[in-house]
Amino acid sequence: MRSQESAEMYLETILILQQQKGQVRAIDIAGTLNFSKPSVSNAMKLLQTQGLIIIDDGKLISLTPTGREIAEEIYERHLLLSKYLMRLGVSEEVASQDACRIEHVISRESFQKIKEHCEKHMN
Amino acid sequence: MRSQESAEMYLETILILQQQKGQVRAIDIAGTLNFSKPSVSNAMKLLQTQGLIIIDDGKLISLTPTGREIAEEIYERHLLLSKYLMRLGVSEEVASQDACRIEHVISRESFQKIKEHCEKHMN
DNA sequence: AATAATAGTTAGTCTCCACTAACCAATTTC
DNA sequence: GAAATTGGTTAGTGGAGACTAACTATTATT
Repeated sequence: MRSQESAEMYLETILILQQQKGQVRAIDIAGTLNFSKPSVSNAMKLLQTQGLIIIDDGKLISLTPTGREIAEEIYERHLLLSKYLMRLGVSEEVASQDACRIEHVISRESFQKIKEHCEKHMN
Repeated sequence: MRSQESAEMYLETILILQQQKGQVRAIDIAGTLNFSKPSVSNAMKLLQTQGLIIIDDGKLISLTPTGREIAEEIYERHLLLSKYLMRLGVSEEVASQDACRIEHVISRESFQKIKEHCEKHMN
């Protein structure tokens, strides 16, 4: 039951917004990702039925434990990958962009090895 | 006119098959990528109209200069990324798999920096 | 209270890119 | 030379995942 790339992106965005603003609604996600309201609305419906988020009566969105787990894994990848690229001399903007794409497709094994490499050589 | 990920994969596969067997036909591509014949047939039609491949009378497929350029860029990424991951301790299979995915989404800038890093530290 | 603005949903569309079923054409094989 | 195999194409389908247009519901403004 591997979660899709787009689901991962939504979950990660929810996590970041939650940290930044305390609460999250669909419109914030749309703004952040530059998606239309209906796109987000549909995605949220799906994530809810998958048990990855909860939408309360006031339409505030929060992560379930499972959803949070996925979001945090992806976010950790994002942070480490972009930091790694930046240390190689990649500009912040491009590093972040690339991290955004790579974080969804890299295997656990490869990420783990890159992480270990960073811990050994980049502190 | 950025070429799609799937186009890149086809072009790369054609390049590899060309090197391995000298000639390439649609059925070989289908076998390599585990796609159905019609999928490949459609893709080839498209690549041809985009001027990236040529299909001769005997249905042999070859890359145009533009197509070859793209194929080689992607293949270079594949080789370097998988080599890099393997040197970090990732298994050959996973490294190749991950390279396959990352090669299509990484920016030129980031790839260049990784390449420089490898040249400096991994020989 | 009437109106405007904000947030969300519904319904329908579009593109990408794979698929199956069925057919065609050219070789091989018996 | 009939039949089978091999390779390719045509036509139609399906899922992901974005979009617009138009609607609803709630809150703020005057």
